[in-house]
Amino acid sequence: MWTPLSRDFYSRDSAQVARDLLGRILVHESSEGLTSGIIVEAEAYYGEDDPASHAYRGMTERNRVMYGEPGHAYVFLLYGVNHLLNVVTMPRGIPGAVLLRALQPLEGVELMRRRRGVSDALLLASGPGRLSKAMGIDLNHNGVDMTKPPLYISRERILKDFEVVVTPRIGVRDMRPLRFYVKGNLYVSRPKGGAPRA
DNA sequence: GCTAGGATGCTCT
DNA sequence: GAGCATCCTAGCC
Repeated sequence: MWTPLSRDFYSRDSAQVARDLLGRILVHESSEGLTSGIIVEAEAYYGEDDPASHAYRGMTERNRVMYGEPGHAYVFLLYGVNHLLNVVTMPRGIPGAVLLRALQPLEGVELMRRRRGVSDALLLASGPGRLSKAMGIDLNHNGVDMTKPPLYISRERILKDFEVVVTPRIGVRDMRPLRFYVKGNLYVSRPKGGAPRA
């Protein structure tokens, strides 16, 4: 059993939170069963000074949870196919979020395999869409409070003494170094020392 | 092993 | 009506 991170943790700069989430555990206690995984990759997003952010053009119906209480989940659909899971960051009222990009599966691995339809553990959650599907996250989770069960990130850090690699974010035309991942971890979503892509 | 391209639906212009 | 914070399959080395 893990202890959820408090709201204060999320009420900080996105890049700090993203880096600080590495090595902690994302937990989802669903009706189907419990799944969890170690966070090995995350990206930081900001607001109106960040062209890659959904909040770049101000508040809309879709992105309004980014302006709300930190520590809540921001889930949205990409390409009509994939759900992406973010955690809202920054002090309340200032838009910001951290996109969870990859997990190393920990508990409920069989349930993840069933939800994903693949058996290779390296492919279960190595990518934001895959992660959401393996964890059973969908649009119903948009706006839920992640400082308590059933969906939360642990205060405990399971990975210790790892190196953090910083790169530009993936799939966006913005070269700022806002992507963070665990060096050498096989479950990171892209090669250069990470998991296979397909 | 690798790469290219299609799927698919909602938001904002 | 375009453009995505992506994933998977087929087809080719």
